[in-house]
Amino acid sequence: MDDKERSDPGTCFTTDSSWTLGDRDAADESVNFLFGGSDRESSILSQFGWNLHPETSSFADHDRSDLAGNISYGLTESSTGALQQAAPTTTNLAGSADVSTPNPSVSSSSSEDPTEKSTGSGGKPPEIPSKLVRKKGQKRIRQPRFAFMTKSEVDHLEDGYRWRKYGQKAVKNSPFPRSYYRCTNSKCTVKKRVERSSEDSTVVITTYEGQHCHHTVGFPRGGVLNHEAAFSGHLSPAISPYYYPGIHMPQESPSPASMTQSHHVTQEPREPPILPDPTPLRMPTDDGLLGDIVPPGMRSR
DNA sequence: CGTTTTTGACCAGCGC
DNA sequence: GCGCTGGTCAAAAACG
Repeated sequence: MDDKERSDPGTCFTTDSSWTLGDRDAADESVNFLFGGSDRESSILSQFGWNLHPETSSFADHDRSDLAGNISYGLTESSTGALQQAAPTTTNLAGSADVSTPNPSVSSSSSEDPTEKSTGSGGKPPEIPSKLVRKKGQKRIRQPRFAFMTKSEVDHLEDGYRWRKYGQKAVKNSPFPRSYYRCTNSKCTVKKRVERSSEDSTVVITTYEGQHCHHTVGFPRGGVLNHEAAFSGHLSPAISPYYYPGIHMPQESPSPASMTQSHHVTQEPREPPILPDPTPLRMPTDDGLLGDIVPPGMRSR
């Protein structure tokens, strides 16, 4: 539908040690690929709020010269459905415009387009159905997207935000359906899609679109987390309360035990999110780095 | 009873 | 123009 995303993340697949991107015309509208794996790229991802564990993440050193667009791919490994997110950083992509939203979505205020969000408005405006609004006239404008792949047995990875599922669709060339989620915050227009890789069913592809305009809400359904406090305390506000050493600690290889201890998302935090410096990865501080890979549209102005 | 999920229908964009 | 596909809506069901 819309802008025909040939950039569908589902076309990205992986093998044990390498990633290959499917035929993808990244030149179109807003799809970019950002490979992780190298310190440099990990840093980039970190700026998006995600940690990339160097040992559990594998990326092809694919033709990076082709990188362009708005989707970045990362691979993390999680058996519990919790996403590893980097600590909030004042140098996140959103910069001053997004000081309060260290979030998994692309922190891009430049391409943030409130007007587009007629569809995304969580509370459906009774008078004018959003889809009718965009029906004729303007083309739907896609917000920058950030996708990554996670080895996980659960589809919907916990990321600290609350999501409401609003659709599910079978996708072509994939035995797995794609689920569509919207941030439950009525003012937040962030959406995300979750699907399993058709190539590797253990890999969950999560695509975020948009930018949160709020802090994390803690953990849904009984979850705690005074994220404000956590945030101010420089704990990862959007990180799962579960800490996965195998994922988070570069010096520690993911033990089979740690990778299989849990196969479902438990909403109840069992222990306080005592996190080490959630940014074991070097945090980039220069715009030059971003400017190198991340297009201006993905960054704050 | 409020919130979330499910699911069929609808719509838009694209290729042929 | 038609069919295909992806994305969204919205009513009903399920859940807590």
